[in-house]
Amino acid sequence: MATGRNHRPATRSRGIPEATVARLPLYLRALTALSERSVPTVSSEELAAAAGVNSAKLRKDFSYLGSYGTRGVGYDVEYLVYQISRELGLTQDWPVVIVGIGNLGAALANYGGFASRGFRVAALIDADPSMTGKQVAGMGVSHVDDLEEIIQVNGVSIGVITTPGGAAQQVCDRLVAAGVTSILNFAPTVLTVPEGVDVRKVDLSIELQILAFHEQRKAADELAGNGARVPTAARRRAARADEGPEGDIPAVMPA
Amino acid sequence: MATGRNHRPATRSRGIPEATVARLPLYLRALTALSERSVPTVSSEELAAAAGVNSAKLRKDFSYLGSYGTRGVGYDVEYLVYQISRELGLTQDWPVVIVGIGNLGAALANYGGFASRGFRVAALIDADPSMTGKQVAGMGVSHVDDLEEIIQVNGVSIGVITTPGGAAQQVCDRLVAAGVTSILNFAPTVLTVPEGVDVRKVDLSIELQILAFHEQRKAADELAGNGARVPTAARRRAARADEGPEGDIPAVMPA
DNA sequence: CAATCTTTGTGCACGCGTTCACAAAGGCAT
DNA sequence: ATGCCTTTGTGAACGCGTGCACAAAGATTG
Ligand SMILES: NC(=O)c1ccc[n+]([C@@H]2O[C@H](COP(=O)([O-])OP(=O)(O)OC[C@H]3O[C@@H](n4cnc5c(N)ncnc54)[C@H](O)[C@@H]3O)[C@@H](O)[C@H]2O)c1
Ligand SMILES: NC(=O)c1ccc[n+]([C@@H]2O[C@H](COP(=O)([O-])OP(=O)(O)OC[C@H]3O[C@@H](n4cnc5c(N)ncnc54)[C@H](O)[C@@H]3O)[C@@H](O)[C@H]2O)c1
Repeated sequence: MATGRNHRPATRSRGIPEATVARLPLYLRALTALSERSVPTVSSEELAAAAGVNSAKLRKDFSYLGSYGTRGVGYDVEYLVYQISRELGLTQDWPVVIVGIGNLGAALANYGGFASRGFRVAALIDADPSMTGKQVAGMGVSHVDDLEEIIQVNGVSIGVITTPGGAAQQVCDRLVAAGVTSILNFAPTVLTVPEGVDVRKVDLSIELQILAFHEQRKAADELAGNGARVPTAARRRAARADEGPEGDIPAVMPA
Repeated sequence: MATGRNHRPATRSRGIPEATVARLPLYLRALTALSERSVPTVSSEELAAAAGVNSAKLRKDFSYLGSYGTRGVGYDVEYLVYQISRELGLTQDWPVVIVGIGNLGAALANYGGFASRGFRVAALIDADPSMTGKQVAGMGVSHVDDLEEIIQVNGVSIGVITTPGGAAQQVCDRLVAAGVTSILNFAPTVLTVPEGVDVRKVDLSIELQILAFHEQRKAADELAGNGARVPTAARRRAARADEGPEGDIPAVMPA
């Protein structure tokens, strides 16, 4: 997903399917909420509803971790929180660095959701000399010249890239050379990394374009006569479009 | 996706597989770069490399759009840019609203990548009265009381939610009631929406947890004796962990 | 015009992920 | 202790997505 799905060639890691791994954080979030309300046990049906998934899927997912449920009762919330946390590696502390402290990088630095799951921002790094030493989210910004040393000293294995697209590959190379083996990339760039390094990408622009595709299809459906299922603010916009995007004949031919 | 994948029950929209739709923006980005360099044609092999995918996959993806290539030559870049843009609905203008102008919402408002693909920020909306009227990214912040009117007047069909998790469902409900039919959700909340409304989610925390899982697995592999494939800054951290996470016997039993 | 070379478009097989449906397991009431 | 009721854990079937491999198509060269 972001989704980002472009990494390891689906090597089942210790038998846990990639799709399951991607859902574990979802379950963990729902379970944490239950735990805070002191709910002792939960059935697969309830938990699945809270996480927004099918209950059979949830049970199968948990079956990869082992048999942690009790038939007729459900799952012990606290125990499951612990098991999933352990499986995801959240029982240990993960120092991360953020490279590129602009709009997005600063927002991420201010984000509380980091620390709440064992991710600690070890450093904020930027190439702009005028940024060096500035305080962002209560932390001084380091210069990119010190990148390697910061990685080494803090034992950082996860890097977040929020530089402009043009600098992303270069920053990525330096991170990897310094020892980072997992990268979360927000820049609109396809990163090339050596084997053994994981990259996940988050691309807002892609998400919007996917939404636009479905939006257009819905608008076309409405025009085609299928009654609207939902009141739509954009209906007038769709009606205004004279040439539907459903045209069978391309409007332009290749040069 | 961020790969959010939790929406429509895989209803093939006009015969184009969901996985293909998710890749079209990737191709479009690569093609746009080629177009700016005035490259006239490109082979599936070259384009696939630029987009970071398998060339057979790319050709199959394009085959869903029609036969736009020329055997022995490749694809006409300009023509393909147009066809994919049309398919994704980017030939029209999509007004969007951002609700929740905090750290992240402000960063998104400042993001140039919006406008470059036909997405226009129609309004910034926040519940905090002290935000109302303030300038963010050269645009005045509107109060959430005016949400419905803004949606109606601008014909907005896409909404971006960057409020705290607790407010997300409520904001979502108002957006949908006002006519929004596509939502991009950054809050760590499972949104419930009526049929016909698309939701995609971007969750930084989930992405990091997935990376942590693989990171832990890599560390465990190294300890198990498989020689390190990549120099790793976190190696000393892994070595420091006395009790490996590979333990067969759970350390804690349910209460 | 014919031979050759390049590259597309796709048939096919395989594997992963999802979902149904149900037997087995365990709690609980009587 | 026995029977009932709830819920798990999983076998099996199915559908989607991926990638190989190749025939067909068209450009290009002589
Ligand atoms: N702002 C958003 O909402 C948003 C959304 C999605 C994606 N993105 C992407 O995220 C990235 C950052 O966006 P932004 O709006 O924060 O941009 P920005 O220009 O505000 O910030 C970029 C920062 O990176 C720093 N930088 C540049 N080159 C560097 C290098 N080689 N090493 C270290 N730091 C370097 C710059 O000094 C700057 O501070 C861009 O690639 C953008 O496309 C942004
Ligand atoms: N900051 C990040 O980098 C980041 C990363 C990932 C996810 N998130 C998520 O994005 C959301 C926003 O994060 P943030 O750091 O920008 O938080 P923030 O507190 O800085 O901003 C939230 C904004 O939403 C506004 N708001 C609250 N209730 C509202 C309502 N009912 N209607 C309209 N506006 C309302 C607040 O006034 C505030 O301005 C959170 O859910 C967070 O978990 C943030």
